[in-house]
Amino acid sequence: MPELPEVETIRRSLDPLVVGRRIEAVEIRCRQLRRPLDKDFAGQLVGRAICATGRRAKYLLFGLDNGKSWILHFGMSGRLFLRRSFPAAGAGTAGKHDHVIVSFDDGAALVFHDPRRFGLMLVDEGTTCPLFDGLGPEPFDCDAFDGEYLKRLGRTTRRSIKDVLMDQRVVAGLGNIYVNEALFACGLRPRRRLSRLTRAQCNALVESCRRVLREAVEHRGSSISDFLDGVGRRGGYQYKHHVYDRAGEPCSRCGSTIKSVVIGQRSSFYCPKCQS
DNA sequence: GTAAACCTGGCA
DNA sequence: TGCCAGGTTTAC
Repeated sequence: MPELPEVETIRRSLDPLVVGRRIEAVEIRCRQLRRPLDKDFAGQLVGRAICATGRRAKYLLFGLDNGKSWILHFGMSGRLFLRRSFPAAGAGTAGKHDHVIVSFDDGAALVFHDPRRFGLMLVDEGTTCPLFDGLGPEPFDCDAFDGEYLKRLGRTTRRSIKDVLMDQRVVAGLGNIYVNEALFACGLRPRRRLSRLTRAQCNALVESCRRVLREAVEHRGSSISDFLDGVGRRGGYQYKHHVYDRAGEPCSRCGSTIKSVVIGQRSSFYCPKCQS
């Protein structure tokens, strides 16, 4: 589910509600996420106050008062939401797939819910966590992610632009929705090889990624079927999608039928007339 | 590169 | 019943 805009939306919705609060208890109902939760996961959180929220790529971070961070990844189906008043641990009111419940001293709690359990959670240094080692630049980092960067990459790879932009080592935070939308925005087909793009096309591609992501954040993310922010609100950007999940529908710009192809095991969508 | 793996749920 | 899904990792 969550790509950069959704994670950022969750962060913004929770920031004013959790910063400054102290964690009183952590209930683990299922340790088995993408990787099993560390044995001491709960111990590293209990008693700590949350000082700040942050985001790196698709990871959400809660900065703690001991300098470490509670780091979460949502995989495909993860959610995090605040329950204003959560009954004591073991009260039996947690829902199915509510795997971890982090309670504050007034009874409110952050609930991590993840049916597919592709999510990830740990406590580590927010800056040097090994999970972040291989990540590429943030899309909004204009110094590191620019047309020249893509052009240079294109000299050493035969990969498609869809494949490259999906690669978190190249640029971190885009996923299937926003790569498809960014490619529509700059009129390039997903199968185009990066090596065949002109410098101007590389520049346009970078700008399209940033614009689509910025607009998606402004609309508080895309709720395709189940995305909700930290206080249970749906996003609105799904109504702005031009191609994602619109195979067979008319292009909003020219009326041609949106096509779908599979690239790297993921569905890709494009308008055969607007994109070349 | 491409496929399969990790999981559950929804839909045709 | 089978296929698909916002992601990532691992193995041919």
